[in-house]
Amino acid sequence: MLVQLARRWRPDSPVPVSLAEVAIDEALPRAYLEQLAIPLREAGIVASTRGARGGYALARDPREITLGEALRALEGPLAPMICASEDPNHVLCERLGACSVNHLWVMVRDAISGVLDTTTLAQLIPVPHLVELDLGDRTPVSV
Amino acid sequence: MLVQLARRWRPDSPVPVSLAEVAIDEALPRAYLEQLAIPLREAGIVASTRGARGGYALARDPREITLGEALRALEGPLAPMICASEDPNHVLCERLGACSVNHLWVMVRDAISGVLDTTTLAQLIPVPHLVELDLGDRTPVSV
DNA sequence: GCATTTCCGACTGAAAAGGTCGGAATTGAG
DNA sequence: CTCAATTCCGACCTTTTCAGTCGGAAATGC
Repeated sequence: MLVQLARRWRPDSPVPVSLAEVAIDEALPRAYLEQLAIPLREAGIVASTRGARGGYALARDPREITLGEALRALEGPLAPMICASEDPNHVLCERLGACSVNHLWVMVRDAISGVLDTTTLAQLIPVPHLVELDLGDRTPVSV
Repeated sequence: MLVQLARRWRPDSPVPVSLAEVAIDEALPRAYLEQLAIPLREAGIVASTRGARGGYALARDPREITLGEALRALEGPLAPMICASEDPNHVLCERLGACSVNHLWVMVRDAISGVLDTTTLAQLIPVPHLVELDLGDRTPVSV
């Protein structure tokens, strides 16, 4: 869904896209997308316009939205194991002192967030080999 | 459990440790450890001795057992998402052609296995500040 | 022979992931 | 003003996964 929005993103006019549309493009149930959209809006990743002709659009340039940010909005703090959550308040494992494995999970977690926090939405939008921009009757331009 | 076995590991005489013992040390149910032990044995990570006074011991030097290996034995091929499994036969997502997110998961997966495959069991066993080897009445040796 | 221990398959219970439903509130267009 | 499109929201449901249990058979040292 974010990929869809990113693809349709334009720096100037933020035309909202309805979830009904995205649902068709992505072959996913609309009701499900709704559920995802809400935390994304709360996190300031997408902006919503209510009512007829409304919908969602990215709130910012896709080059400034990392996938780590999006995932955290959708699924909470990254944590490969409960005992290695990013959330500093959530240290639930009472074994911690004796547990020598925790350190490993922290390293795994950091490896994951390393990738996620350096990849932006923009990097995910597929670049066509031959760009045929919808700009009238010009001939296709190879890029 | 592997940490326990690694800690007790000796290069020469592989004294087996019963799961009952490990269960106590680790405050985990014995029946559960049994379930873990079997795939570890099949993967050649631990060796078992049946019967009275039997038990498990590491099959190899803990410096040669990576955690990636152990985890794969326990949980199957690493895969942060179904569509990014290490198992080349398991490409289940029919969207793949259209899916630009798969590539991301592959990167995440590789980041994870990077950590896991370069960390060995030996690196997890806690090193006491002051080593008091059980070698009779010598004085403690600082290391 | 007996206590100890691995071996193994089937089973269970709780939690999470993924998805559904129904309806209220908002708003552009005719 | 009304209507259709759309977000918003909370409660619900279903399937799978995870973590652990159980009961008993087969080895093996003492």
